Amino acid sequence: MRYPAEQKAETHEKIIAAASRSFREHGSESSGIARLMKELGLTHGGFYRHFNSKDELFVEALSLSFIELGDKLTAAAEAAPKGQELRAIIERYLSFEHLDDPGTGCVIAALGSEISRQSIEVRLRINDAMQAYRERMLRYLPGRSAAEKRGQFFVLFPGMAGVLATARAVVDPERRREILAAARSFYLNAFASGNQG
Amino acid sequence: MRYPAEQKAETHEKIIAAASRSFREHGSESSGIARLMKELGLTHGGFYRHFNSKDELFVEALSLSFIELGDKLTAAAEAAPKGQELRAIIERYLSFEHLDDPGTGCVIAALGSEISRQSIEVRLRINDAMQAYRERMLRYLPGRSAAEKRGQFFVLFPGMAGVLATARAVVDPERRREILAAARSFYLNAFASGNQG
DNA sequence: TGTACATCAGTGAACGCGCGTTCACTGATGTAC
DNA sequence: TGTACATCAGTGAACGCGCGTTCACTGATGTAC
Repeated sequence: MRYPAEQKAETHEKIIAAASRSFREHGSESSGIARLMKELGLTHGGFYRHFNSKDELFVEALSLSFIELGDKLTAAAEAAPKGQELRAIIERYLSFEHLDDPGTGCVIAALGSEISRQSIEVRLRINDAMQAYRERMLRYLPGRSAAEKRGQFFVLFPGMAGVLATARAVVDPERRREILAAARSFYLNAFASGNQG
Repeated sequence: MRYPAEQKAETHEKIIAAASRSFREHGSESSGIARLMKELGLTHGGFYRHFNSKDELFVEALSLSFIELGDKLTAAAEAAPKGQELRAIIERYLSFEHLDDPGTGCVIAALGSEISRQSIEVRLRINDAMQAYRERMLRYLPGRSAAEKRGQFFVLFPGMAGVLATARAVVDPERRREILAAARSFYLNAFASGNQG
């Protein structure tokens, strides 16, 4: 049947949002199309009215994830006292909430190794989203030139992602805390030490 | 038929070695048992004479991977001039060879996010292998106490793994190089700066 | 030393399952007149 | 305003495929006598 005018766009966004969360939480290989559609009260057949393939959904879902993480970290930075922006970003990223909730957190921490196994076409599009995310973060990083700030980014953000991925692989809660605490203290000191209010 | 006496142990080790490489290169979900066995010239049915389940192979394969990485990094450290051990480890880890060959490299960089989605039982056993690997590396890390060295480990090694995973997600070769170079210079300076021969 | 038998690593067909994708169909709404 | 028709988001059965796992079978070697 024919559906109300704006419904298609809404469904499209809902699929992306559900996939964005599910891919990060369970991995893209464990997030089947039928399961995703069922979550939204739909059947799997309709999926292809919205996307040409699962790969396309993967790209769009990850792009959304990068935008949302950028939004969150930007919000944390803007809510911080002046000069404390990067400190706020690091504390937000290396928080227990982020550790315990991969579904709403950083894509690299949650899916880093899966991305590298995608086709070049898929990776190129994800690289665009990564780049946009990176450019939003650059203004909060120390450094005199854009290249210098980018160098800082390439240490801080992949580093924090690796910390989160490692801590999530660990079962013992005390060790998880130890890992997070060690990283928080190191990165704050290395990147935001001039700014301890 | 009955096979020569030591053959079973040999086959067992061959399966683990093939899985260890394939899991890191293609992910465990894309490394089917039939495919692994076929690589060794065997059929899939025999797999269960060696392992109770694919999970068990996963644990054994990752355990081997950690041992082999520990061997490599230890070898690099021991081949370095005195006082340059950690520098050699960092340079070996953040090398282009490691970047371009996930199949023989670090498990966390190649499978980090997949580990966190395993059952607690599987993760506990992998945690043992991670711990053994960590303990081998501790002696090369700065710090006055074991706890301090562990803190250093939890920054340096997950950090380098995140760098590798990120660089592998990137297509543009120049950007990949830039990421690796930024990380190499940072980590050498932060962890091995007292030791520049 | 020779013979009968047990062992068991490896074979290959079969199982049920979930996957991504296709496709003929439905039917309420939008559009044309 | 009323009627006839086109549209197309969503349905649900079906496709071929690879997955992990099971199991009856094979047959050269090891073991017992």
